[in-house]
Amino acid sequence: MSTATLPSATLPSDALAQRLADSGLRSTPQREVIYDVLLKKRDHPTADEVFARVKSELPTVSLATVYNCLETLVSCQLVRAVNFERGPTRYCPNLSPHAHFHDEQSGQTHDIELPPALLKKVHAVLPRGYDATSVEIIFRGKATRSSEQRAASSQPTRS
Amino acid sequence: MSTATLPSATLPSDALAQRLADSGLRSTPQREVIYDVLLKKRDHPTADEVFARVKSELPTVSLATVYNCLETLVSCQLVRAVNFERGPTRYCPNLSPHAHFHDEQSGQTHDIELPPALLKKVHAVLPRGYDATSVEIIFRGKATRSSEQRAASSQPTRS
DNA sequence: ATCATAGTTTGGAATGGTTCTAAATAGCAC
DNA sequence: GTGCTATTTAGAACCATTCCAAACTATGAT
Repeated sequence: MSTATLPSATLPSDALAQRLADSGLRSTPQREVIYDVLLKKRDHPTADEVFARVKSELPTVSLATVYNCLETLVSCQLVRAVNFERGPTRYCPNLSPHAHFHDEQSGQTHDIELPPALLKKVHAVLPRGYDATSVEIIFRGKATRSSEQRAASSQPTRS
Repeated sequence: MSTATLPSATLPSDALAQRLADSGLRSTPQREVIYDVLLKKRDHPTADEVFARVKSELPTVSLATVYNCLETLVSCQLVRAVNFERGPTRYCPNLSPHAHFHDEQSGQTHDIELPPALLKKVHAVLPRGYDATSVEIIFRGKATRSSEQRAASSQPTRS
């Protein structure tokens, strides 16, 4: 029903409901809110951070549910899980091929767009016999101008 | 002193003693055995696996020591720590720039040599303001011919 | 050699992120 | 509505890792 056959991949909730349905899963308030939270602030939050953000909307949500839902979203291909070193897993709703830059000063994570051509070259280093389904590229270092400054251009002193 | 000014970077124990000394650290039996264990079987073992291998030589070693020593080796730049997803950290004495291929069938990890030219291209995707000190490239997929077959039929493991 | 001192190792306790479990709840098909 | 299955929940369990305080070891000064 509703928007019918439109390829409405841009409407968060619909996209979610769609993808869930495709996997034979239900759309639930928890899943929707968690996905919205990821879309709203794309700062690669941890499960704990998502938990905190979701609680204001869904006060009785449990941490287990947050883990469950995030895992569900990952398995539906709506969200990517990223791991840095030993730190907690972070979640990111950016689906286009991208690398991650981990700023060691601020702890922040930035998406770095990856041109298809480069991706292809990267894959090309694999010898025969290696069949990769995915690549993860993680930079570590410092961002001399953080993405906030970049975006807002007038940030007061970072802690 | 002793072997004097020879750049004997190829002799495991000496290289170790040297690097440790450079950092003002002592060469200990535990550190030597642990480093040897990493050099002997380059299958990216976890701390637990290293622990098991070291025990046969140094039966009273403790797991904490294994963690300590591995961390020491990493900080001396003799060993690289690699993380896959949420799994335990794995250790690798291959210092040349390389990516990792994580075989999801066997759970094995293979080193993939990275040509400097590619590395440069990868770094080049970083916008101004991003200053990376390291890149980690991790492939995931299946290796149709395992590294054993590969190694048995060609290259010995040592660089 | 002897002692002091700093570097190391050790076992066990503690931590932190994540997963598991069993029971409660909610949504859909009939 | 009734029954069935998916989902959520709270809390326990888990596992890799780190922390801690005590025992040990090497080295340098005497």
